[in-house]
Amino acid sequence: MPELPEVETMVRDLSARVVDRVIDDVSVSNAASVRWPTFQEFRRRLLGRAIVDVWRRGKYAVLTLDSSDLLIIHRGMSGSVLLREKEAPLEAHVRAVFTLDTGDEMRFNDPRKFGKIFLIDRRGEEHPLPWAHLGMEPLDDSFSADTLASLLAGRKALLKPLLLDQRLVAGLGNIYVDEVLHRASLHPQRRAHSLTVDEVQRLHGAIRWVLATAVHQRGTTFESYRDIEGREGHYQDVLLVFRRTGSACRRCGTAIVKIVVGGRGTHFCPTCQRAS
DNA sequence: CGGACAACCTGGTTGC
DNA sequence: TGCAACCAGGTTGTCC
Repeated sequence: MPELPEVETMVRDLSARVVDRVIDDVSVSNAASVRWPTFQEFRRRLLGRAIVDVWRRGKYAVLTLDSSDLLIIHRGMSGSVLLREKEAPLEAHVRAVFTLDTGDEMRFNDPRKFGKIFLIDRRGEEHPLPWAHLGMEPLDDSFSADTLASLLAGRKALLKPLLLDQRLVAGLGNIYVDEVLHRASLHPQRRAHSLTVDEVQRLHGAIRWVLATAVHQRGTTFESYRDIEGREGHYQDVLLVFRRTGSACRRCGTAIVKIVVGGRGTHFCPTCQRAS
């Protein structure tokens, strides 16, 4: 569920609510959600710590503490972070709870248990930081059409799986890759190295536009995604292809088609996005 | 390197 | 209605 826009929305919302708050208590009901360190150690190092910053790297949300530690959350496929009053009824799949000095609880709700939480010293000396192998931030100024071109150069892989590879560009997932490719009028199974200069430029522009717009719309909500206060995003209202199989392309009217590419459901317009 | 596929989990939807 | 099969916004590892 959570791709860059959903994580960015979460980070911005959390930032306004939890910075300067102190963690009074920690409980974990699914031990496997905490990947590092052991629960005892995890709890000990969190208790009494203040949150001084909240930021994002790729699809990881990071809470900087007033110790030397970072609390790092990856929501996996179905995870969300909710900020609720302690008294509010617990949601069905809460795997970890961080109680703050305001009486609010930061709840990690994760039905499929694909999410991961880490507590790692900020230099990554005891355990590698999970973004050690992540690629560029697509919304950073340093992500130019030229740098994208150099990432694609010589790569024989299919365009879509390559864009999903977090080692090249960090933050794109299945929804936004499909949306980006439609906006750029590129077929998901084009070979990355076959793109012309003009096509790379279009791809670059589409990545920036789609992600920035989706951030502005506070992400995409299907069944379960909610922000930290349980509200929906709005980008689902303007999707061009994702989960629109059989519906008319908003540009040319052709029925949107769904195929499997790299093991992922892939939606595209066979007229606007030609294979060759 | 690249691609197919399974695995990790649970819940909702689809189809018979 | 009941139930099995299939699908899902992610990541990682194996095998060829």
